[in-house]
Amino acid sequence: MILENLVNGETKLSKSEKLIALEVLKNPSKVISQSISSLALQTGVSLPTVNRFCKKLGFSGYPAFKIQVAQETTNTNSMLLDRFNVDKDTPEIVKRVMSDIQSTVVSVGQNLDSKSIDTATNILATAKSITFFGLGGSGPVALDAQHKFFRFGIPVVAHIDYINQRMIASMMREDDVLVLISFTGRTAEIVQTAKVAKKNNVKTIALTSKNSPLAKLSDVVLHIDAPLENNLHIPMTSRLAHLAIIDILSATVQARFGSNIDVSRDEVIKNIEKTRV
Amino acid sequence: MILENLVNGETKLSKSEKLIALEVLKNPSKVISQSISSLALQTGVSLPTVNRFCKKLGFSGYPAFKIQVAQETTNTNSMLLDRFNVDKDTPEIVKRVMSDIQSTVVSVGQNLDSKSIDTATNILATAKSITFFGLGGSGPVALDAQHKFFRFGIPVVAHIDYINQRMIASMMREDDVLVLISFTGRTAEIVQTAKVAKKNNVKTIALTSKNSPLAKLSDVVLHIDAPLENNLHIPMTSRLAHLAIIDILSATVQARFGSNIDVSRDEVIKNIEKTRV
DNA sequence: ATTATATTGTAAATAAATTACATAAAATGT
DNA sequence: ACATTTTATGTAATTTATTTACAATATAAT
Repeated sequence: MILENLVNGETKLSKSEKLIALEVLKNPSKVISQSISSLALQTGVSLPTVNRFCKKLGFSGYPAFKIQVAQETTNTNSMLLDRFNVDKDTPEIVKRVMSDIQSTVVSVGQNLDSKSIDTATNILATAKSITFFGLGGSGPVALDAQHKFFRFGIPVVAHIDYINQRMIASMMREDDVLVLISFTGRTAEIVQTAKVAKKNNVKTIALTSKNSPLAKLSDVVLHIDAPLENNLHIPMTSRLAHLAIIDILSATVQARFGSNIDVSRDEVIKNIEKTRV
Repeated sequence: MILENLVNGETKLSKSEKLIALEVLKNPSKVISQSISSLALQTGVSLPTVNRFCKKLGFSGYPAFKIQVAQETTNTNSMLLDRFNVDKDTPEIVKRVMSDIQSTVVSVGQNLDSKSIDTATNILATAKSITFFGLGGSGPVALDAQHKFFRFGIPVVAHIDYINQRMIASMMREDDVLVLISFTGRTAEIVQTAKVAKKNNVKTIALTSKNSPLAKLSDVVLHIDAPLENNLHIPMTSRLAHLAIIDILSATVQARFGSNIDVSRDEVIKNIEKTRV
């Protein structure tokens, strides 16, 4: 199941190889009628890179890869087949946005470093308290995270205001965990806050871009770089990528805790249910 | 359905061509990994004969023929995702979450009613002011929406607090637009607020589930139902679906405005840039 | 800053597919 | 039955596609 593999990032791929994977997932039905040179051209990588990509995935070469894709692209099954196939009269813009979202999600799967996820999960699962910081567009992400981590029974807060963030950061201790969310990782305020946290030996996890000032200040960095550049609206899709990471983290933390949080989670759910019409 | 065609003899074939057809039907799965010369040799006919055979059947050449055979020769071992295999292993969880997110996004693309999107876009593009309401998990979604619609130069606010929501709703007028976000559409507070808005003839757009009380009270409903039931963590993915819709709406509204918002948008971006490290 | 390692690309070689042309076989008309 | 046309098939040349070998570049580690 090669397409599944590519979506989940089971095989570790290099930068250009990820571009190829993205292109293949975008329209597998097109790839199967394309020559290796045509695909290379369209992807913007060299011809042998595509060939190596195929071999890395365990095929004898490009034609064999194509055959496999063809077999998985049979009209019947395959939610993967027409992933961009929206309604016929749906405007182009909607399609384009959907396509951008799609490739963002795929690229998150491709680029996420499972070691970092593992480390982050450990830190979060053993935390006395968890705090999420985000400014501007990352504010909603922080709040979403708060909402998701609520059920674990650990004190969780999100702050989206700079002044509050600095105050809180200066009061945090070694067994507190701070998650900093910033796409660029270069917003002056959040970097400043990270420095304060570092001084207090607070464990910090950053959802930001690689090699940014914020990344360098943080204990664990969860970054999502590569093919986002292709997208028309980076700020939108980057937020989505961060949300996906939050989703993943909350799932891994839940797994680490085992089933014993289910009780408190159900408790929360019941409380919410009460206010239903 | 080329194999069927060959079995039924729909296309009239010459002697050597019948030999080829026989060979293909004998073991199609072998053919798909064979070169044209190899197949010719095995069949006992010349190479161009095979090529002509493919063209007669309506293909551009041998490779195209092979692809078609491959698609009809899908391995029976179906691509069922063992999503019920609850493993504590991190990569497994990541894969599962990615899968869920992926299918959510796909289902949004498939279920979105383009007419509703169109109506919603018109309403939003001609609004004097836009307000987003969301409670609980939908709060971050509302804030995200505020952030995205900010650039259009129209007054935009998000409220995630019930008291504020009711106050604001009671003060809104006919040319104001209210966007209500709630997955279930059954949260008592948001339904109550929708009633207040309706009394004031406020135009309302709902991001909620079909046929819910909230949906019935709203002018336009953008719903995302279908295959979410399969997901392990509905609340997570539903939020993502709503965010995707927000993304789409902001893109369609931008398109409606044309390029004239780019100025104010750039203004905003410049202001943000100032605070970079 | 330097070395080692990995990644990617350029160009040559190999393999595959197609086309052009020639020959042979069958079909049709005289 | 023979000549002629039509159709089918094969050989060889051409074109196209794929792979391999090697060099350059970029990345990471020391």
